[in-house]
Amino acid sequence: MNPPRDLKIYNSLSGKKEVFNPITPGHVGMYVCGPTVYSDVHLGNCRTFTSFDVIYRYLRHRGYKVRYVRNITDVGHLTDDGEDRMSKGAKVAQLEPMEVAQRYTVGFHDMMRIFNTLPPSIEPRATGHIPEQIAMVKDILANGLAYESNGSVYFNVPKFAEQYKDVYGSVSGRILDDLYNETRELKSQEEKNHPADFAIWMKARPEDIMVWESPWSLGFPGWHLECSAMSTKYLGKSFDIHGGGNDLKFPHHENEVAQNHGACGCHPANYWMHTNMLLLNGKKMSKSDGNTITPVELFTGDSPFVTKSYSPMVLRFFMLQAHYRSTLDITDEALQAAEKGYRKVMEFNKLLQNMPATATTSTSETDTDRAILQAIDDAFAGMDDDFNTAMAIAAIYDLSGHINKLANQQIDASEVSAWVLERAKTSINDLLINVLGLLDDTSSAGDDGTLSGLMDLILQLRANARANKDWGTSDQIRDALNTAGIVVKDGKEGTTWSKG
RNA sequence: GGUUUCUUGGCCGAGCGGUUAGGCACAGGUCUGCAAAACCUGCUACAGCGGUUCGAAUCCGCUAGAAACCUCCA
Repeated sequence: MNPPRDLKIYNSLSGKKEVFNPITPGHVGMYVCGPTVYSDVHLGNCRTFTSFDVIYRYLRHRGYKVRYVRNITDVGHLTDDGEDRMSKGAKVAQLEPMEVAQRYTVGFHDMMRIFNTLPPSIEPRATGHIPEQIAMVKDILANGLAYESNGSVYFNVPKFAEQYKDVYGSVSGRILDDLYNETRELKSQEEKNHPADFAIWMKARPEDIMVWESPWSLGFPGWHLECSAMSTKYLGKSFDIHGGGNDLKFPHHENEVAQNHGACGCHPANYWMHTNMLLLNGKKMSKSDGNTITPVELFTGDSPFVTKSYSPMVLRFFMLQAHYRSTLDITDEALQAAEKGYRKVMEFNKLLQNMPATATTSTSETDTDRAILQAIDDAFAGMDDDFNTAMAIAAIYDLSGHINKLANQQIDASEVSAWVLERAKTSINDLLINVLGLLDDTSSAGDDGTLSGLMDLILQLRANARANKDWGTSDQIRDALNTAGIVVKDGKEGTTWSKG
């Protein structure tokens, strides 16, 4: 087995990589901020949730029992004009708010499945946890860290910062003095004592339609409260990992921490993980200025930003070639490179898995054995180092060279010991399929055998033609298959084929 | 305006003080009936200018670009 090695995680709280130690040995509680279901899933969401999917999968690979909670936000986010985001969508489409939420929740789940992400252990909805949120507002009020103003309740940031030194700002690195000096004109400040204060309960206006009864007013919970309430409910007051996109650091996560402290006096999560943005043309995607591309547009190729279509697994591979904490720029050229790399890796794995055991049963290691074992170890060392999937993939390429040489008989079978080959098979399959979550969409996977049966026949006919040096027929078959999207590869051991 | 981060070869992208990451593209070669695939070889970069150090892509400072956040955002 792999040598015992610490798992290191970059913690936004310290700004450093730290050795991961869960609160309860063997168990991990992880909360990730989920999507707001008021429109179709954004590609950036897909990157974030793919990143956390790999993190979730790798924690499980390391033997942890993980409770992965990812919420669905279906209420509580304000739009620029102060309207509730869900109700705004509802009015535009002439639908019930919950109908809007339902539609986009289903769409979100479909997309997550397309990207082969595992479902979380619990997926709580904000609207399903209004009592919990009201209870939390009560706790914060009881602790004197919030105040009621005209039916709304605001979190008292300056008082909190005074009471809990060095807490406010610990997630985002923001300094409260800077917030005091905020020059920007903020809206609806009249009810707040201080610009940095934020609503934890909002009194409804007549036009709001998603409203609940509370001790303070008929209204709805504040923007950040749901995550505090739901993480506490399902993972406890203090848990291991809290994740989300980089753009949620401030104010969302900062306020979340403040609320948890304010309610129970304890710190919510030990490790805060933030994924970086997906860029298009070097900039964050934005619907308003047209700098955006949807997952579906990538799958169909129907976008001015790409010259062709890209499969979901190519997208997933593309994302995993970069580290989750780095920005990743989508360009057509980069996607094409990723597509070729992805196919190469998938072909390599297929070759590896189908490789017969070598006859070399000696326990001594050859140079090639050592190189293979080193590559496997490098791959997992990368994963242990803050989930460095780019490093893991690079190590897989290293390994593929040795295996391909073996398959081509460019090195002798005696160079690779049977046990080493066996370990390569299980390790790489585990890494590729279970940890990185890459499915092989280039093969006949899912085919009922019809295609492979046909291909066996066609390639047999072609082999006959070639035996007779009938190159015309041979090439005709090859070209026709190529047109149909099937690549024929003549190797020493016979002919193989693949889609794509 | 404030806060933070980033700038790596034709392109994408690792790197966290001392070993040419890796992929794509390109060029040459091996193999092949010819291709493709695979394999081998070549392309050896770290925005600029200083500083610290025996040694810096990596640490510090300045300059120039860029991005994110400060407002719903993954």
